Formats: sequence, structure tokens, C-alpha cells
Amino acid sequence: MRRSNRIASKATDLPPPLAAHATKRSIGTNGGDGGESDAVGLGSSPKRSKQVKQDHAVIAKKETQKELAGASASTAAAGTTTAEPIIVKAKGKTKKDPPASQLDDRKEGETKIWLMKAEPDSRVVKGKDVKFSIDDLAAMPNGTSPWDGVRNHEAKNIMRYRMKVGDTVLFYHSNTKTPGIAGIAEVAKEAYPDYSAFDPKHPYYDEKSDKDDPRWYMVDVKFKRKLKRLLSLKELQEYKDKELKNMPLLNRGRLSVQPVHQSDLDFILELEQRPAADELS
DNA sequence: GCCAACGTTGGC
DNA sequence: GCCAACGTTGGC
Repeated sequence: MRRSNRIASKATDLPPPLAAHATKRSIGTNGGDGGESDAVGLGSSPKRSKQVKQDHAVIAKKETQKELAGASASTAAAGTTTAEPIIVKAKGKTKKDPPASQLDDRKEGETKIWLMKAEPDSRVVKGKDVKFSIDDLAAMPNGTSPWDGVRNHEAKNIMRYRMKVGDTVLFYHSNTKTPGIAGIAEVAKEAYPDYSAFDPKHPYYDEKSDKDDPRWYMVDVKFKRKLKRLLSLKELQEYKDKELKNMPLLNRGRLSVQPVHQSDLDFILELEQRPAADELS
């Protein structure tokens, strides 16, 4: 149900040590997105043969190209340091592990912050409404929902490799009249295969993903609270070159799952306490 | 591996 | 509905 955006490449900052990276979009509420376009949309095509093996190495290998490409691009853009990829032996072959920038770099006990985009307005894709707002999340059992539908490798890699239970998530409303940050959630379950990619009838079906070799992953997100007021993209953009100059949201608008610096979260929470501009006199 | 054509996202 | 900014695809 959620979608994300894509990313552009630009620098920005990412959470402290590493850069962010994966980006996929999610779909969510809308439709669109799936990262791979056709995969998502069309029905069925022959499935790709499955591979029998699926150890980490193999899986990683398959994902490699696109994912890693995206990751490194963003990493570079972010100006972060990148460690050399680790070469691992796998079934006699070598494959690259995800760049260090994709791996969890957090210190013990540290929590990170992410921004995830969903579409709060109804939008029908392949017969299903992909709408997903902060209120929809709050209404889920236990306030928890899988963040399925992300079809962008950079966004996916962030979910797959970097999000951990307890991390803070800024819930962003996109593709709506007043886009902006609507609430706060947290990561409730770490990455696992996005089953929506396996269902031919699902809006975000991807014929290239199968259960023996998942191409897309998702995390579960749990509602924490709505912001006292929506912090609109327009308002956030006022700080684009100042307090929020590091937010990918403001210069890599299409990335649907992205890192947020602690300093940006601090500023956002401060902004939340200020009266809305239209309430000022 | 380059790059033109095409498709999408998503703000406006 | 437009279109800028990207990403992906596929020919070569």
C-alpha cells in the first residue's frame, strides 16, 4: 500500500555514518509506483525461472546491479565514505555484498530516522485502491502495517538492510492536495519479502520476483502519533537551504524511503510546535 | 557500456 | 493536466 518515490541523486545527508541508499518507491496508495514499471503493471508474463539456490550470496548477487548501482550513486552523492565492497565466495563464484553504505552502521542502541511516503488519497490501480494515509495506518490492527509496494531498489535497500525495529519513521503524504509530513511511526518488524510482488492480481505485482528469489522487501511500520499539524512540503521548503538543507525530501523528491538526520527531526518537531503560517496573524 | 527513447513520479 | 526530473529499457 504505499508507494514511495524515487530518488534523484543528490547529496544530502544521510543519517550519520552512512548514506542512504536504496530507494524504491512504494506504492501505496497510489498507484504508481512500482518501481519497475512494467513489472508492476502488467499481468503476467512468463515467470522467470527460479533458481534453486538461494543463499544470501546468490540472492545478493541477483540484486546486485541495479541495487548496488543506486546505492553507490547515492552514497557518492552524499559524500559519505564508502568502504570497499566485500567480496564473498559463494558457490565458487564471487559476488559483491551490498556496499558498506547499505549495511547497518549504527552504534549499539542507536536508533535511526527515516521518512516514508504514502498516498493518502484514493487511487485505483489494477482494480485496487492503493490509498494509505496516517489515519489508515492508525486504524490497522495494532496500528501496524507492512510497507509493501516499494518498487525502487534504492528505497528497498534502505528497508532491507538498514531499518531496524524501533527506528523512527516520518510518515509523509504525497500525491495529494497538500503534501507533507503527517505523523510519526516506527519500524515494527525488519525486512522480509514483499508478498505483494508475488500476486498477479496485486497492483504491485512484479513478475520478476518470485518466492525463491524475492526481488522486493518491506518492513512493518507501526503508528505512533499524528503531528499536531501537517507540516506541508511548502513549509518545509522554506528551510531547504537552511535548517533542512540535508533532507533528501527537498532535493531528491522522488525517493520514497529516505534517511533523515537527527538534526532535521529535531527541527521538524520544533516546527510542529509553531503555529501554522496561516494562523499567524 | 553508451545513450536515445520511453515511462513514472509527484509537485504544481 | 502539465511537465520537470528521474529511472529504466533496449539497440547498437
